[in-house]
Amino acid sequence: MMKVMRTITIASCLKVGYGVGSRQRVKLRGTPPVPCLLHNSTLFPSRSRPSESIKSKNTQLQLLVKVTNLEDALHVFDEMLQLRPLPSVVRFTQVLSQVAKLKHYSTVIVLNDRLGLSRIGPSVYTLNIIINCFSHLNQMGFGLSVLGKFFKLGFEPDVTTFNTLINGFLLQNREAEAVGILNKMMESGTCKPNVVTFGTLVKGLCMKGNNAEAIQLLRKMEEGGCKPDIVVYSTIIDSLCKDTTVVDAMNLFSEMMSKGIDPNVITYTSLIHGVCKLGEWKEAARLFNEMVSKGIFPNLLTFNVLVDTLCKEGLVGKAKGMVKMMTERGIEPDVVTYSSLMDGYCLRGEMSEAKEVFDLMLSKGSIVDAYSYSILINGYCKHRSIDEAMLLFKEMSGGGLVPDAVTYSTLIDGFCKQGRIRDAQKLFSKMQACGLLPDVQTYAILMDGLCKNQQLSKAIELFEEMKGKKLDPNIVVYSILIEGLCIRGKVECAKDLFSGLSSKGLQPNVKTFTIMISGLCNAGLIDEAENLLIEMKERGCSPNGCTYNTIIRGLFNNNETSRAMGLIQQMVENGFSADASTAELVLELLSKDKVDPALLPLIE
DNA sequence: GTAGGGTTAG
Repeated sequence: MMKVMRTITIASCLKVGYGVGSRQRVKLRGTPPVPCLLHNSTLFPSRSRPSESIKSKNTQLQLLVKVTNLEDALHVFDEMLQLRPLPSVVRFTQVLSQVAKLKHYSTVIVLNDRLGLSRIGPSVYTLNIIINCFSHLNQMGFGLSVLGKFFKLGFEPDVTTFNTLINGFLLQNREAEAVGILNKMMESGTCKPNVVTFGTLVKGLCMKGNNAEAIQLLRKMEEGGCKPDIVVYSTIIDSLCKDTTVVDAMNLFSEMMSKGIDPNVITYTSLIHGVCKLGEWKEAARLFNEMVSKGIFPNLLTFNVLVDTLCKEGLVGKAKGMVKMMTERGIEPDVVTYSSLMDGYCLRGEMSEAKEVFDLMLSKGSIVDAYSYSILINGYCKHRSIDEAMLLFKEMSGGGLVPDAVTYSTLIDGFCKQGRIRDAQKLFSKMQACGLLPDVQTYAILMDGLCKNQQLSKAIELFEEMKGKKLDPNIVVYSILIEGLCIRGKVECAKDLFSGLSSKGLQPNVKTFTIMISGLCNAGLIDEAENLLIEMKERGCSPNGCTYNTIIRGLFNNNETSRAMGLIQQMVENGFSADASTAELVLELLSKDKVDPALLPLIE
């Protein structure tokens, strides 16, 4: 029923293919009940306030201060509802907007229902905000039903209404419906798409990794007479940077400036992030200086990018220096800054330092969130303190923070790596009992644990289960299965799965190739392993240190000493070196006079 | 007073 209603509603809103009479066909739906996440006492205050206080508040409300937290917003809302005469819908909409900006979407819906009870009629602005909230709550059906209210009140949905709906569909991966609205807008004479409409669609394409299509849309809007702005350009520049095609991003950046569009702090932050990820620190510094020389000053997010990249490079000391610098410039580190720092320590295994940062966050007030807990939990999992991690997990749940699929996946991986498969499986069930859907990565983690703990058949069961749930197994999942098959000695099955990858639209990556090469070596299929090494290069996938070490050990283990020595040479030429286990093997063979001592300098 | 762009975890 929704589908029929949707078609009629959007088309009729835009006066495409339907006459005015079609309005009568729109069925009205009430706003659905939304679970109230708040204490009733906050929403429905029982205490009455003295009129003097109300008067003073009324003066304050004329200037409506920007609320920065939910509690303040609700308080202001309650005060407003008690005023006589009631403030205008504009004032209430301001509060709804601020609550929406704090991402408390279901609260906005609840507050809007209360407005309805207070006989304050919504405006187009209010209704647009409500559609936006339903979009973010994954409730597009209800979002569309708001269109019915427009008709009932005699309002016309405007370009913002449609842009909001387009954004909602894109957020739910319903690209076709988003494009459908765009097409209807283009056909209509009443509500033409604007730069925001295109900007929204560009973002949708970028989110899907379709940078080429995003650029095509950029060109189309130019042709169609809608000038792209800084947001459209920055969206694509950022997406290119994330795709590590920073050169393309820089070209677009130049193009944008040549068209007279000035970059801002967001554009520069994306570019700096892009070059930092490639380890191009000099270029990052150049961009940083360039922006400052243009009078564009780095903000919290710019610094967070720098702090995070330094941490990921293992340079926590430098990251701390950066935090000092930002503080001196009057920019207070936030939960993201500290979380990055904490992760930096975790990556180095410096868990007590990580915990110190965590405690510092706690001491600064309530800025610890589920994300920061997950980072610390991951640190403990990776450093063999799964029990410590579980304590934190219980602590966060007890503190009202909701673990998500990432938190669960982290812990499941922690248990798997300890060989505690039963505990991992229990968590896998528990997360589903809590209403969380395991994603592709959760499945991959548990499948990997099962494969490495002699439970290949259970891993295959999970593989089937995820396909049944319409989760598309990615290359990581296939690599895990291929490895699992190899571990079980089923190298022929592994080969079949490997060769069938491209028909599934998947490209093996360096890990997949290395796994397959390892499997072939262990099965004594040395020629095939060497051929695969050649093939991967031909297919544009460069072997890394792990690939070389794997095949070299395989060759030695199959008594192909001279071929192994040749590959050691090649590995070193390519800038990689023997790892501990290869070196150990070479030394062992050396002691048995099975290899040439001339190899020694190469394995050091 | 409403819609599109940049930061942290598996």
